[in-house]
Amino acid sequence: MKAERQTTYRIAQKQHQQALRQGVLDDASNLLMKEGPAALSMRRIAKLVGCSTMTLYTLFGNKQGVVDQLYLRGFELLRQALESVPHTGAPLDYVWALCYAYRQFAMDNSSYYAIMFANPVPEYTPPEASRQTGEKGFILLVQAVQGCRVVSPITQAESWDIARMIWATLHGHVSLALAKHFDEVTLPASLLERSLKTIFDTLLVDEESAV
Amino acid sequence: MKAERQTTYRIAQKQHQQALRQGVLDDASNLLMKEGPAALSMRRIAKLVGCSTMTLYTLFGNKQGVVDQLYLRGFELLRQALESVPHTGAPLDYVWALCYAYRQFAMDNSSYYAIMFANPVPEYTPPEASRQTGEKGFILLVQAVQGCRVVSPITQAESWDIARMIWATLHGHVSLALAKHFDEVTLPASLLERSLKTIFDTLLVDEESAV
DNA sequence: TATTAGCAATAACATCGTTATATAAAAACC
DNA sequence: GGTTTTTATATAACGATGTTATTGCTAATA
Repeated sequence: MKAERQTTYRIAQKQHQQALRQGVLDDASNLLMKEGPAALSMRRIAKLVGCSTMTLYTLFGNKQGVVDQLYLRGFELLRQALESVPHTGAPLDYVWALCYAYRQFAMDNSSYYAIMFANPVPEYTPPEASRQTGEKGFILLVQAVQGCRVVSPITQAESWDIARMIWATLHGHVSLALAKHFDEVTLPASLLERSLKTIFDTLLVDEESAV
Repeated sequence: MKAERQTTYRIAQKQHQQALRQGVLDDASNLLMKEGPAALSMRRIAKLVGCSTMTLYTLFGNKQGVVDQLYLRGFELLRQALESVPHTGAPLDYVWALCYAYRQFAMDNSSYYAIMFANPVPEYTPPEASRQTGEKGFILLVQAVQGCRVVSPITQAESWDIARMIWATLHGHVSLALAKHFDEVTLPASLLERSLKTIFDTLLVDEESAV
């Protein structure tokens, strides 16, 4: 092993590699969106990119590394979707809008959602670090929850718990709908709304006991 | 093609085949429980059974056929778990007990649960018929829901909807816990209880508006 | 008894993730 | 500038996967 000095060339090379990685991930993302998680094979990706499979291994280590990037990208897309929700109007309406955005993201990007929460790629199980990174996007929901009650404010831990309950409700409905365990397409939406409403009415109404 | 008469031999042969199928499925079930869905390969199953892979194809058609039987068996096990819940005491306590049994089943049989609701075997997607057969087990929950309100009874459709909401809540928490998106083991239990309680208090209390 | 139908074992095919080998290219060094 | 060393990529191979074609054997039927 050499000392591998930080020459300008090495830096440029690193940047070039980063660009390569992004390009590869763009192609892999297209493959994922168009043909689903089962189509994600190293050979398919390499053929799509126009390189050898060996390149993928030097860039990402193994298939785990490739899918892990897609996993993180999925959570990043979700975070962006939630972040683009305008929080005008009442705080509770903002929570509603976040929930709708979550459901919309899951429906529009079901393959990404599968990688994030189902386990469609046998070779991949998300590492602890990636899971924690992905969950960072939920701070938006936690903050939105916390903003709902100003008269009887919620503790940090409690708002996390409420956000988790909302998340579980969202995921439950969305996941069962994607697995086609809910017959129609429009039906789970109304069910989801009713389920969320029970949570909101019980836990997010301000000045309930306190005045 | 011959007319294939229903001789006693043929009948015995069919029964023998059924016994064989059950034995194969028992072995496959053990493999699933011990090593997870990724270990479910035709060669592994055949080696475990002590037969050739070709036998599996004559018995089940293809891997889809094998996993489909495990899928149905999973729902059957869940149904049995729910059916073994004693419904003594208040109707609402029975609903609570069903929910606990559901959660317990999912935790104890996570590999089965994955096959039923995640998509861990790329070669298998549940057919419509199997999905409908599996969902039959939820009649227990629907009936339990319907039994909760006698003063202000619920319509059949409404009790189905409420059961679906409970189911989605259960699945949301259980699924996120299995995917390790909920940090601790005991935490999601209390969260699940709170989520369920909001639903029960809102939708399952009798004589709420009517007296 | 002779024939025929069906089942199962073996081997093969295509594909998968991964790796060893070899070749080309570029950086490092003198 | 020439030489060496390191790096990167392509090719081919290995083991394992689902599936199928081929072959041989067993048993019911005529």
